[in-house]
Amino acid sequence: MKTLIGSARIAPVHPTIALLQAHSLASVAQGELERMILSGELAPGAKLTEMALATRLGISRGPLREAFRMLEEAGLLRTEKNRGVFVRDIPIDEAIEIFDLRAAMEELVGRRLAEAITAAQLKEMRGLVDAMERAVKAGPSPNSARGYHLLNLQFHERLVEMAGNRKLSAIYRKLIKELSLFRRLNLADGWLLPVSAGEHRAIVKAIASGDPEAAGRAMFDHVMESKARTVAHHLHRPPNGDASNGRTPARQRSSLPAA
Amino acid sequence: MKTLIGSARIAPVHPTIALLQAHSLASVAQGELERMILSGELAPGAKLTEMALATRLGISRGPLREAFRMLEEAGLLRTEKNRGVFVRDIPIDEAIEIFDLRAAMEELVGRRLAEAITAAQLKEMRGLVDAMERAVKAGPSPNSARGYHLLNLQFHERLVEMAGNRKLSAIYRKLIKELSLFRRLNLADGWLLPVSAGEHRAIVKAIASGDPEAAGRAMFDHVMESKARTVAHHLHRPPNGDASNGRTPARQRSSLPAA
DNA sequence: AGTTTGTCGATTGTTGACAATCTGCGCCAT
DNA sequence: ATGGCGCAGATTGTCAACAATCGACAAACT
Repeated sequence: MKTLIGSARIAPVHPTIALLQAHSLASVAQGELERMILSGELAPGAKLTEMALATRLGISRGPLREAFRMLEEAGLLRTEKNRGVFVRDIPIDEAIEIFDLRAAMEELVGRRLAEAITAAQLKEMRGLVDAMERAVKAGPSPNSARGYHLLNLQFHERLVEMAGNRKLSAIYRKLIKELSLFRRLNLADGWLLPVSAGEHRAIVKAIASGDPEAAGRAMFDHVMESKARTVAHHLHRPPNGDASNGRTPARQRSSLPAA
Repeated sequence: MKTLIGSARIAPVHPTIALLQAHSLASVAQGELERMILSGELAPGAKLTEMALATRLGISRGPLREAFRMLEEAGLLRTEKNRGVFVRDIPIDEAIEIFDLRAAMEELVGRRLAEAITAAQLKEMRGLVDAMERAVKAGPSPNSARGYHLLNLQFHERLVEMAGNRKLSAIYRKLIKELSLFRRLNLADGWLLPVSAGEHRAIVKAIASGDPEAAGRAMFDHVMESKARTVAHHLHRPPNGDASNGRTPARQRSSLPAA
C-alpha cells in the first residue's frame, strides 16, 4: 500500500515476486495494524505491547517498531516513552478541527468538480446517492445504517478523488482515518440519515449545474452540518466507559506538535 | 519536537532531565535529519546510507531506521526497498497540488481571522508586513531576498496559527516542509517581491475590515498568485543539474499513495 | 563485438540479546 | 489504617551480529 516499484526497474511478472519485492516486514505490519485499528479490533486507548504483537504477527520487534513510527506519524498511534504505544483516542475538540478542515477541503473539491465534471462521473455519483437513499428507505435497522455509513464514506472519497489532486486525496484519507478513532462518530448519524441523504442530492445537483461557488458551498455546508450533528450527538450522551484494555494509560494531551 | 510528557507525569524540574525523559534516540535523529534536510545540508535526491549516518549521529542503525520511517511518512524521505532511502524531490505537478491545497486552507484561515481578530494580532501582522517592506526597499540583494523569504514564511505560519485550528496548523507546516523540497522555489520570488508584499498588505487590510469572504478571497488569491509566479519561474529555466550525490537513484515516480 | 552468467563487495532487512526504565506488590514505620 | 520504600517482574530502548538482496565487474560463451 505504500512502497511501490521504482519506474526504472522492470515490473515483475509473477505477482508473488512483486509482493516480496515491494513489501518489507515493516510495511506489512503497518498495513495489518492499520486494518486492525480501523476495524475496531484494536480500540482507541488500547495498549500495544511490542513482544505480544510481534509474536502474533510472526515478526520480530524491529520491523514492528518501524511500523509503530509510521502509524504514529499518521496520527493513529501515540507513544509514551518507556511506557508503550497506544491506539490514539481523538478528543471532541480535535474532531471538530478535523471537520472544519474537511469542510475547507471539500469546498475546494466542489469548486473543481463543478468546473470539469464529466457525464460518467455524474452517473457514478448519482449511483452512490441512489444506493444511499435505498438504504434510508430500508428503514432504521442497524444493518442499513452500517451500509449507509460505508456508502457515505465512499461517496465523499470518490468525489475527493475526482477533483484530481492527489495530495488532497492523501490528506483527506488521513483525516478520515483519524476521525474514525473518534468513538462517538460511528453510530452518531443513526436517525438523521434522510437529512444527510438530501444534502447529498443537493451536492450532486450543484456540481451538475456547473456553478463552482454553489457546489463549493453545498459541500462546505454539508460537512459543517455533519459536524453539528456529530457534536450534538456527543453532547447528548456525555462521557463514556473506558477502552477495552483494563490498564488506564496516562490521560492523553492534545498531542499535536507544539508551536 | 514530537513526543512530550504525559500530563499525568510530573514535569521534571531540571531541563536536561526533561530532555532525556522526552526524547528517544529515534526522535532526536528525526529532528536532526529534518533540520539537515530543510537546511539543504541534505539535498533532494541525496542518498542516506544507514551505517554512515548512524556513525555520524553517534547512534546505531535501529533508531535511525525508525527516524527514517517517520520522515518517510512525513513526506520528506522516500524508500526503495533493498536500495536505500533518499531525500525526496518534489516534482512540479506535486508542488502545484500543494499550492492549491494551501490556497483552500489559507482561505479558511482568512475567514476565521476576519471573524475574530484581536488588536494585538493585527499589530503583530502589521509588524511582519512592515519588516517585509523594509526588506524590499533594501534593494534586490541576495541577503535581503533571503530575509524576505523567512519573513514571508513566518507571516503565513503565524496567520495560520492565529486561526486556532491545531490540526490545520500541523498539516500546513507539513505542506510547507514538503514544498521546501521543490528546488526551484527558494530563489523563485527574487524580483517580484514588491508584488508579493503588496498582496500581504491587502490581506491584512481585508482581515482588519472584518469581512470573512473578502479576507478568505485575499488569502486564496495570494497563494494562487504565488503558485503562478513559481510555475512561471519554473518554466523559464527548464530542467536542472543533478543532485549532490554522484550516484543516480532510480527515477522517482509520483510516490503518492495509490487509489 | 555483444551478450550472458558467475562472483564479489557493499548495503539493507531482520533477528536476538543486553541494558535501562517503569509498574505492581509486599513490607515496614508512623 | 496509611503512606513511603524497595524489590521483583515485565516492558521498552538500544545495540551488534546474521542473513538476504542488490549493483558492478569480469569471465565465458555465441
